[in-house]
Amino acid sequence: MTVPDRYGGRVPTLDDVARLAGVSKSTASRALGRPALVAPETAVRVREVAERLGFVPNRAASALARGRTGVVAVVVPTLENAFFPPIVGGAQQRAADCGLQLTVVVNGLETDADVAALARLSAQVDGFLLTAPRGSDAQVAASCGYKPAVLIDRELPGVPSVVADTATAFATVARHFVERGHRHIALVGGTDRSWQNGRRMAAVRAVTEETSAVLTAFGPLPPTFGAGTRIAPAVATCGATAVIPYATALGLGIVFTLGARGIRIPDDMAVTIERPVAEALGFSAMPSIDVDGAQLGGTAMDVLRTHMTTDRAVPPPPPARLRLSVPVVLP
Amino acid sequence: MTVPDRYGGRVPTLDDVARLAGVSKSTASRALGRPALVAPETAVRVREVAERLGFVPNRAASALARGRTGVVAVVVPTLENAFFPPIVGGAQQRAADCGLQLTVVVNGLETDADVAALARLSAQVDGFLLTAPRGSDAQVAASCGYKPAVLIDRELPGVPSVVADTATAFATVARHFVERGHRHIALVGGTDRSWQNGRRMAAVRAVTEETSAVLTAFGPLPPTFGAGTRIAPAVATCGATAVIPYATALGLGIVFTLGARGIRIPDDMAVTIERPVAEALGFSAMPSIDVDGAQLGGTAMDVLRTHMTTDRAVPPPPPARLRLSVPVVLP
DNA sequence: ACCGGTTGCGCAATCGGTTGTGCAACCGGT
DNA sequence: ACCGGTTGCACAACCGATTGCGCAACCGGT
Repeated sequence: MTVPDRYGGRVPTLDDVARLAGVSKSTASRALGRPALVAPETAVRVREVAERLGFVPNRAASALARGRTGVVAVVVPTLENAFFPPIVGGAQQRAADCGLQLTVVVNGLETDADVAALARLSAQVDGFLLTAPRGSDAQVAASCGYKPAVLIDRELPGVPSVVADTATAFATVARHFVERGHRHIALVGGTDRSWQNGRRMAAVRAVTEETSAVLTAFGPLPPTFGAGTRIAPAVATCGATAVIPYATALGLGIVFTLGARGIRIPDDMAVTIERPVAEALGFSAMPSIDVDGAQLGGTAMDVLRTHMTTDRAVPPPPPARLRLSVPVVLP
Repeated sequence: MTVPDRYGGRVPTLDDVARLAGVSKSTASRALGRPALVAPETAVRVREVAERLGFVPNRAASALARGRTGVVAVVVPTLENAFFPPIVGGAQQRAADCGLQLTVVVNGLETDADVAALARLSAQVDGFLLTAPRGSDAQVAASCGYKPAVLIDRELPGVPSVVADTATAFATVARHFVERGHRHIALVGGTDRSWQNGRRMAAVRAVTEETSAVLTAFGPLPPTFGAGTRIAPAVATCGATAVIPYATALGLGIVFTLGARGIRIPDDMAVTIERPVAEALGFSAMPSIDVDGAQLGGTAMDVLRTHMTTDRAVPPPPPARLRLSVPVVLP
């Protein structure tokens, strides 16, 4: 627990560092921030003093002077859905590595109040990570206008985005089911205000239509165990022999309830579920998918940084539209 | 999408507000921050102008001038455990209501590097919410020394804290099991670096000793479904007729695996689990507990605010030690 | 009309870094 | 020895909001 030396009991400022190093404040600032602008030996001297004093630049002062806050906001529609926390974690990790602070905002961008809240926030941050915003295109676009923004799990023309390609993964699973002889597939979806939900639906539908299989869609349902237990009877009796649930807890509820009703998995009903759970269940014959939320958040943060740091002299880079492939494990 | 008027294309500053309201900058500042200090009609005039311009005070400038950042950090050991995200959500909610920004930091305060990282951060925030820190008392105490801090799910002399009283809830469940005739109880615990884990263990042990029942403790285990499936066989064969798992996903893994082995719940093995899941499972004969993470986070934020706002002239209030009771539903 | 006390407001300093501008020293080449 | 060009650094002006201090106007009471 080595508390760094304190200079006069106060927390040391750049002035203190400069005085002890025998240089001016401006030189000290450059030595720490842009060492190329000072003599090498001056740089090391200043840095040594700063280190010894335990100098930490005051973020507020720095933000005021440079016009940048060093804070980025990650906006999630909710934290109750287990899908989002890993995204926050991944973003936080990467932000910390870059010396950025991350502020978490729970906001679905659905109401005008939501949009207004984000507008107010925009003056206080350098950029946004908008995770699965649920509002209209116009609402989302408006929120991307103030500061650099990267969409996660949603795409919009002209806005950089990073999405987990669960649609393709779902399609792969659906195709696998069809190839194994399943002629009727059930898809259990979430809120239709989710862009990904529609995409996944369309991807699976494309497969079933192409193969003349039957698709029964359930939803919208919350991503909970309870929702799974409630929808399971309908899934069991709809005639489908394979089911694709959109969320892990939901799938678990379905699996559990089907099992309790004596429906054997995967013999009577094939199911797909998140990889770690599939392994734990011991259903080796189960296709599983593996979304890496932390990677999603981290990658989005990377993209945001390139958009934050490009100076406005050069034309901005074309907005990146990344689609992270989602591994599918087929038995 | 009403983007507020912009004054000269720039984002409006207090100067702009003051000029348009026909007052000085200082009066404008007071009108917005401490209306009691100006004439009532001046206050409304300034506020109207500010509203019309869409003025949002620059946080960095404000922070620099007042020496407070308006940012509080909520520190969690991980976001992978579903227990923590609701705490963050609850804290964020309350923080937003108070005009505070919340920054999320993933840090278990276990290593000296962890402690150092928090020390560096301490200059940039007004306070800390330390959630279930896993380090030693000394490490945690050190981290509470810089800025007002509130512990969540951990207690330490002299430091305010808010804990969910799961220990008592667990004891109540254990007592219920004993009263129902169970003479051998299994407790499945998590990491022993968790203060709560030890408390729960002790509480349950007190009940079994008092009633001369047998207690078998398993762990430490991660709070995952997979861990539940792995430990379930051992639980089934240890002789216990009732099991208390410390985490929802873990309990679900146990329940699932026991069921798959033909062990009837709760006839062959009684289990307790989080309320919503118990309901979904339809096990009405199952005792269930109900931890409200959002309330935990919100309450901690309230406590932190009282410690942040008390001026240092008066002696600080004795540190609050709140224990939020955890509802137990017995069949 | 005078006076102590209150009220409302403006002036200017301040918080702690950042950065444009300009000065001085020093370089090698003639 | 002189000179254009570089290099290294200091000075001081910011960024935008907060706040101590002081001035002026105005109050009712004598």
